Amino acid sequence: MAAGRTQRGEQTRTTIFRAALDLFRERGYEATTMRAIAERAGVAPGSSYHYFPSKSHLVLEFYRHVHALHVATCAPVLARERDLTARLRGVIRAVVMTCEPFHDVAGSIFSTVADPGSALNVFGADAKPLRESVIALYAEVVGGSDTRLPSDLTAELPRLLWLYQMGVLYFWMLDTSAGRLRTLEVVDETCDLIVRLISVANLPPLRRSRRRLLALVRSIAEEIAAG
Amino acid sequence: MAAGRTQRGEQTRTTIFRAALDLFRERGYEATTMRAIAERAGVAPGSSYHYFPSKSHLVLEFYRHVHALHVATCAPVLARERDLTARLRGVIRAVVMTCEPFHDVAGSIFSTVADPGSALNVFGADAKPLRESVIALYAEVVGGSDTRLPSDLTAELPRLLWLYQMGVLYFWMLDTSAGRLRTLEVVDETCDLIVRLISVANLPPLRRSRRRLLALVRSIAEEIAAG
DNA sequence: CCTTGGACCTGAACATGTTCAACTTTGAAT
DNA sequence: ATTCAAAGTTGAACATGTTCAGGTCCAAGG
Repeated sequence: MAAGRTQRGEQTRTTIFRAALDLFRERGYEATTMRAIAERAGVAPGSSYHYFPSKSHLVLEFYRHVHALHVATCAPVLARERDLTARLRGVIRAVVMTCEPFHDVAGSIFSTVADPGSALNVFGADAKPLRESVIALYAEVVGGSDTRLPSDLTAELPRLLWLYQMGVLYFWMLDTSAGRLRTLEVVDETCDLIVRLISVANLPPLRRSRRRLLALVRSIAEEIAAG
Repeated sequence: MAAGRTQRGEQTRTTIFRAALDLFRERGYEATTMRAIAERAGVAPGSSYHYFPSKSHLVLEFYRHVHALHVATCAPVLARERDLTARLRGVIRAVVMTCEPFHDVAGSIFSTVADPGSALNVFGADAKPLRESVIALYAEVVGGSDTRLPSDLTAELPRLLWLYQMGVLYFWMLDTSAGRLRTLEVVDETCDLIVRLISVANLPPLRRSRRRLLALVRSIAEEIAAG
């Protein structure tokens, strides 16, 4: 799918991606034309397509880039904290901070990634490696905490937290408050609520519901993985 | 924004919209070109733009159309049922049923409506009348039930259920299971869970969290309404 | 009947994402 | 050194959403 088997090719690929990254940041996604990317990279307009199937695939690369930053940012928190709320809050805050420089571009990126018709849909095949990687991060959040969880939660919670992260990022994208304080407020409030819900979900009035819901989540996840 | 001040203009507007509706249904959104719409409507390619600012604004009209169908479909259920779970499930099932004929188109529509950069974003100004209308439907779901709710829930629950509807529709859109059974399964499970959560949220371990969360939801909603 | 102003309509032109047939470069096998 | 196939590169061409300067239609006022 992606070329770049020669050193020269790899070089060109990188050059094109960096040009795209710069321009996305300078002007936003829509305002960046493929011709402009090509020009800045010093190649012909058609060259991008040898390395990236479409303009939006450049976005996937961008997302990979951001995810790597996110993982790096999380490391200290995950090494230090054992409390589940603190770990979760740390990781979610980190993703918001990491994305902050790209706030203006984020809209276009999200719309590409949310579009069910797009090849890059978050639930789709192209995004799978990255998705698994993010879910693994949340497995680490859960696994490294001192909270003991029932096995069905251990299995499915990371996936649900990944979903939660998507929700937070969507809110953050639309957030126009000064210093994006609204988002931080929402993060603090919801992280707390989630952990509280996890405990309550073990009590009689909810335990049955929890089991049923997680079984459903599991079977859906398996279906996606299979198809 | 929308012309159509003459009878003749109104006629043309309708013709164009119906042509678009047909073509969207036949070929999907992306595959429908503005030229094809114009051709089927028997007008020039530029004519659409006299009535609809863009191709995606045709989608807003489409969404209005679907919402009207949805409201009509809900009426019997809301007249009959008093149980909150039954009312909620009825309305959510209705929206899924109403949208079913447009399943193939739904993806493009959703991506337009979810795009924060789009003028048509669900949280944005252009979509406000429709949004309020949907929220009002959920106020009816809650208000007409025999369940007594704390005042903060009465105020904010409709908005949250609107959000829930969006989530269900997103799932439905990606659902490729036979007869869309997966979606119905998810709907039944989550409607039940929501109502259960509402009761549990009144008990000591969660009451405080509920109040804080709803206060946050409220202040955010006010901010959106103001800006 | 003529004039006038605004709504309505047209279709050529533009910008942009994408394709592709043809061309060049590269590096290893002969 | 020569060959050759694969990788890399090019830029003209295409389809499509959108714009806009110019034209047509029609009802009301003179």
